[in-house]
Amino acid sequence: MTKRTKEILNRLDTAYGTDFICYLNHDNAWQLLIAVILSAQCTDARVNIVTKDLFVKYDTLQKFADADIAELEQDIHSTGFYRNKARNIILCARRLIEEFQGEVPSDLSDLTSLAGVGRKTANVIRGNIYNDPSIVVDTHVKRISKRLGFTKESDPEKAEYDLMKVLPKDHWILYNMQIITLGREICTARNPKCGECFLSDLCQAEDKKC
DNA sequence: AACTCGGGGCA
DNA sequence: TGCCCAGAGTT
Repeated sequence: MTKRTKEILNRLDTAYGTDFICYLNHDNAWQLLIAVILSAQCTDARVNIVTKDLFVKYDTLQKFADADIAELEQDIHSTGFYRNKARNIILCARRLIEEFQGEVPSDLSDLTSLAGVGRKTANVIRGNIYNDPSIVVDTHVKRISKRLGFTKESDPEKAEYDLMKVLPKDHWILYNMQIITLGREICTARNPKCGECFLSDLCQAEDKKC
């Protein structure tokens, strides 16, 4: 690890601490799974608004499996792509019950075989529920790993593997969450708050507006 | 690689 | 009112 990388990681720790942060509200694994499915192309803040009521109305996995699709579509409407998501959530709930004894699987290929669960969603589940070292590559991570020069590629898989090389393995998930926090709060896609950024002197972004 | 699947927030 | 934001699946 280069001295610069070490400095970046130290500052992330200083700024955000070593407490694990999950931005999606949930009480258990299946709730997190549904919350992450809803979070596709949608902000975590909005997902939390929707799931607050959703998990009261549908308080068991079975209720999602038995849900009326038109009604569920309305319940999750504001998260966008609601027809796909409602169908996927119902299919997911049924498969969890029928094939996984009502549990959320930990295996990556099992997870990505579920409707509406892609690589990002699967890695969120693995990191949050099973503490499996895997890098969540969402658009925050893609953007920041590029701005920090951890990857020059726009390919998400490339970003994931580049970050895996850069970040210490025993802190993958923690640094991953810290980077996502930086992306949400400071290093935003548009109009990043470079004046407030504790990494601005180490930033390699061509589009930075410091 | 390119397309489709919607809605919320903001200027 | 038009632009930007946020993943998964299919062809």
